[in-house]
Amino acid sequence: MSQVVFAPVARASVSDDVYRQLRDAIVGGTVEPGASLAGERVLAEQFGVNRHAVREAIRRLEQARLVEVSHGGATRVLDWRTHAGLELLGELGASVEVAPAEMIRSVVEMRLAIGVDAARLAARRISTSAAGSLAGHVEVLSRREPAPDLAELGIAYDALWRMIVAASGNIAYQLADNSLVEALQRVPDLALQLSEPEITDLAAQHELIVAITSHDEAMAAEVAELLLKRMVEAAAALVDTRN
Amino acid sequence: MSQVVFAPVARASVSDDVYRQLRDAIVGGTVEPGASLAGERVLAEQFGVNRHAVREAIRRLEQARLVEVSHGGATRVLDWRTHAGLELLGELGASVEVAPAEMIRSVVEMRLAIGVDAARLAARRISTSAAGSLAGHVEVLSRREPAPDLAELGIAYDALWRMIVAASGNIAYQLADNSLVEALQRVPDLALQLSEPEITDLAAQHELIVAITSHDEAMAAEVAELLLKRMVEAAAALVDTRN
DNA sequence: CCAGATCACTGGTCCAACCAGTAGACCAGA
DNA sequence: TCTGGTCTACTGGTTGGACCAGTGATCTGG
Repeated sequence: MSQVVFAPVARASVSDDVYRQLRDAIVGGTVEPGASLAGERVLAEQFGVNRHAVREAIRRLEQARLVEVSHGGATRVLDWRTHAGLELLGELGASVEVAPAEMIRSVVEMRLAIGVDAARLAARRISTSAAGSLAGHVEVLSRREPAPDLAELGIAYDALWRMIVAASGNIAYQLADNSLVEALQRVPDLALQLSEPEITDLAAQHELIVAITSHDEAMAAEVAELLLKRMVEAAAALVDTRN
Repeated sequence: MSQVVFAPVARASVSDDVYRQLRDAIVGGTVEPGASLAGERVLAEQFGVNRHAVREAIRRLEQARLVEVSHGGATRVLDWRTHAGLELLGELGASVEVAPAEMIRSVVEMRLAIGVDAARLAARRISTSAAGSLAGHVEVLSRREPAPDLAELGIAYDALWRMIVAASGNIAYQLADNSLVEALQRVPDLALQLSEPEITDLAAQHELIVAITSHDEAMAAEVAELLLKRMVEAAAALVDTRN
């Protein structure tokens, strides 16, 4: 009993629900890009909620670049493929349209591309203080008794990459990494399974840290690629088996 | 007179204004991550607006992962460096904290990393129909009389990359590209200036298209890197001169 | 045929009230 | 002493209804 993990009770507000339904309709293609959304008053009636709740939902859609609102005119649906930001990735899982396996592959491919360059840049730009805290990272983990389980290792591994990306001095990488990590966390089981090889390879992680702290750009990039490539291949295999 | 380009009149709504002020305070570090925002009623009074306007602004902040709202509890400020998505990049310019030059460098570095891989993937995965429309791209441009000006070339160049990224079959790249392009468009002059070398190099663009349509992954990646690297170097030089 | 007023729509803002969840203070009973 | 309940003063969530402010189609007079 004490081992059972309870999930937080999902408590969606009315405007959350409205947001999700509209988002799914847009991302799922039920409403075409360029089409006009019904008026707020009409939507409010259809959803059976107050107009204010609809407005809050539409504000979120606007922020996510899924719709374009114009005072006096209609609210038009945008083409999310050419307008939405990377954050939408995490929300894509709910509404189909893109197969889960392909979404995972996209994420890990991008993780590879960014990770390799971030590792190289980190090796080039890391400050001595940041290098110090990075150096202490794997040490702690590898000396732990009893040996940490996979979930714990996964968390530590994420933290490692967060440090590397932060050390790269590239704010775009950092923000993109946030979106990617979050997208992967939407499918925790699959993500953990696919990433097991790299998560448990503490030796490679150690090598990576050494390369970065010793400002060896080429080595950092090489080890990073070696590490991240595995998940890309695993995801590619996953896509193939499902086709 | 007919040459003068007028900018659209900025027409910020009340909740837009509230959003911007709160966002700038958070991104600018005026309010610390983990701190609580004042209550909606208090904020409404401080801003001199209705509570609904504040709520709509907070919804957008929540969507952008800048705050975390909990019913009954306080609205807490998140650390945008570890929570916000790539879309924030475009909004970062307004509030300082990150130097413009470094932001540009971040963007073009990421553009390079993603572009090279997207080109390679496009060469691997492009469909014959997509290859056809891609092939017709530069042709049109290089035969134009009179020669198109820089702005036009820039638009065509963006379109080219959009096609390539779409052809890569990687939805994450596509969404990330949206955010990057938008971020660059916030500083149109600087972006156009820095990207002039690659925009005007129609020969390289042609090579890239040929490589992709003929499924030559290595060549596609090579030409893409050659093309995109220039802007990274220009941006790096810009950062240096400003330090 | 066309400029210009009209008007029915759209979203934007406000007020005021009440519902719902939280968290700390407080007060039993074990 | 500690546990659990209850009370209470907050927090955000939701509602209704009114009115302001742009937009765009339509109608109208020249």
